[in-house]
Amino acid sequence: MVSIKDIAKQAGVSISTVSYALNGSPKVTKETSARILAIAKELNYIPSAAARSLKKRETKIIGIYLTDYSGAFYGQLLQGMMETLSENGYELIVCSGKESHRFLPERMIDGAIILDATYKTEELLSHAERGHKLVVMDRRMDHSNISQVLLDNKAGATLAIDYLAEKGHQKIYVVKGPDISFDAMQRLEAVQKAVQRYSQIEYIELQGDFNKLSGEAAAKRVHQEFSEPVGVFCLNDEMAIGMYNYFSRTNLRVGEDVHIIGFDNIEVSQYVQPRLATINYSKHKWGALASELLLNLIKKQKNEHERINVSLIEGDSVRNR
Amino acid sequence: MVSIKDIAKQAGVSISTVSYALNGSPKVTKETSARILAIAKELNYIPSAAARSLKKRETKIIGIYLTDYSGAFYGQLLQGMMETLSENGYELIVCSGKESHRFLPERMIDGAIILDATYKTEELLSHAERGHKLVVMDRRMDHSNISQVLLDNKAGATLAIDYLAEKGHQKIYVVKGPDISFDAMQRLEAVQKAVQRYSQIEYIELQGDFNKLSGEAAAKRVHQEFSEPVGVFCLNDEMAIGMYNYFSRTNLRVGEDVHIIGFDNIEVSQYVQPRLATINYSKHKWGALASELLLNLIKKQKNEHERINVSLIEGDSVRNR
DNA sequence: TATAATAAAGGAAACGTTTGCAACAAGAGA
DNA sequence: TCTCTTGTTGCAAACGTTTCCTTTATTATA
Repeated sequence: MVSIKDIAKQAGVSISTVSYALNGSPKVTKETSARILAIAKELNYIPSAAARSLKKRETKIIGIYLTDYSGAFYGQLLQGMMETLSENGYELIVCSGKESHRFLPERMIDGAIILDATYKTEELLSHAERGHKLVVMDRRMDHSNISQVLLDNKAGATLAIDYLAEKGHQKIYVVKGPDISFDAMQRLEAVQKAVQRYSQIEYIELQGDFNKLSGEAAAKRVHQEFSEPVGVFCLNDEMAIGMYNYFSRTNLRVGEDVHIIGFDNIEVSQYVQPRLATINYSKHKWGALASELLLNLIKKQKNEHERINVSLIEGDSVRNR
Repeated sequence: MVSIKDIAKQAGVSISTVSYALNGSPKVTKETSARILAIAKELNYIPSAAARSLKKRETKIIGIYLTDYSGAFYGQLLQGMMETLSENGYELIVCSGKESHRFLPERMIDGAIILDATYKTEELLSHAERGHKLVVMDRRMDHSNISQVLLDNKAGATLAIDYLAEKGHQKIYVVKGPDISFDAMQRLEAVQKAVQRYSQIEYIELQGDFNKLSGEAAAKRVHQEFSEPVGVFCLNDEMAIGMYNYFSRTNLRVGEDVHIIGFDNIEVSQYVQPRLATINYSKHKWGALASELLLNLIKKQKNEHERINVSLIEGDSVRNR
């Protein structure tokens, strides 16, 4: 492997001069610099990232921690992150695998964005304590080395309940998410508050884990207890789609017997029949903002707390009772 | 930052002994080793990935190059890769950003899986020439440092045309993919061969780039030229969904006037109405196999060529003429 | 002309590991 | 008692950079 040492020898200069030249430092004259660069190109020189990051203590890479890749959901999110980071000379890597939590402490990445409920909060805190920079998207944390950008789950959940109520639904099921999920808990809390405002509403909670299968299971419960048209708020679209799957095999019709609204507005939601009513927000913006905050944290040592707005998307999955 | 040097000082041994102990070498006695490990833990020692990889010339990380993250498509693929790699002590990172192509030459990753048509073949070849290990999923390459695992596009495209023909369609549109895509070209080639077997078939090619919008554009063409029921083979599902979007705004009905079959069996395809007929294959297996071949390449220096089987999924988007 | 200031280049340490080799002690065999 | 193993530990070089500090050469100033 050709190193700056080889270039130095070839050019008849010292390795420090080569290093300066390669980094475009004004300390070395135009001519020497040009000569060195030419030789570097000729020798097919490729810098060693390991050596550089060992010395400079930075990698210009930031990591995003996700629970799972699935769902078209993440595509836009990552796209948003990438753009912001790329513009600032950073690369984005998606961290997966059971050992990837070591990326941050072992300094393979300069910072991390967390969207992975399984990552322990204490562990994140200890990273921050050690001086690492983080942005959390899936929990609330207050630390000078941590910024956060969260969805406005409360507003979203309230919109959903209001929508069902407005359409005249008085019996409302809520399919919950996993306890470990901050978003799920926030949404649930808001739901509980919202239904209290409607004295006539009968409100029932059903188990759920944000996956399709649990949506199907919840649908089964609803089916068994069915006597009159009901409203259902699935705390995410994934489970709502699971419900569609179930009801397509029964005599109950979505939008007639069972009125469903979801949360997230994932891609499939606009293609199912009838179109799923849901709560929307810009995944792209969410990702971009998270990256921006991380860069601010790294460059300006400034931590911030931001919120992503949500809005209601109407759909024929919820009609008047 | 605490290094093995600090541990050595604290333990009163040399740094080499610490290194051996940390790596579980049998060269150091159980007692010394235990003492060293205890001190390491106490000092909160964290190894430096940069230093290690500088010395060992390996990172235990492999990279996957994707064109874009979008599409639930990639979720399963990555899942398959992760599992195989994780089991073997490797981490997977998804390489994105305009500078990520440097990951391989600068030795940030030990090998790469390529599924990115924009990556130049010559560049890949030069990597291989330098001794880097690759697996390509999106082109054909023959080199001792490159393995390949491709979809059986020919079989898939043939199945699709046969299906349309079998259902009695005599006028068949094919919505092409981008020229840069190996899969698109292989599928198209197979289509051209397949239609020759049916003398009565009138066959028309339409432009496409694998994205929804181009599917919509193609649908518009079909609409304008419409006089009798036609068959359409979209070279991927994404474009087929684009066609659905377009036709939902017209008086033409999918599965009645326009009979569509796609390729890939992405998630939405099973939710659109009517269900999209398509060509299926296991994304999980594709990813897992690619990883396996890469590991073989790294460990046993053995390059292989594999193929992923495809199958037809029937759907009401194609009915008898 | 002597001196100071400026510009260009080189020397060498440091970043944190790994690893071949040398050193040393202790016990075994002769 | 002497040499030979065997087992345990230490020394030091190397991996490829960056960067602080000198040294040397050049030009400007008094």
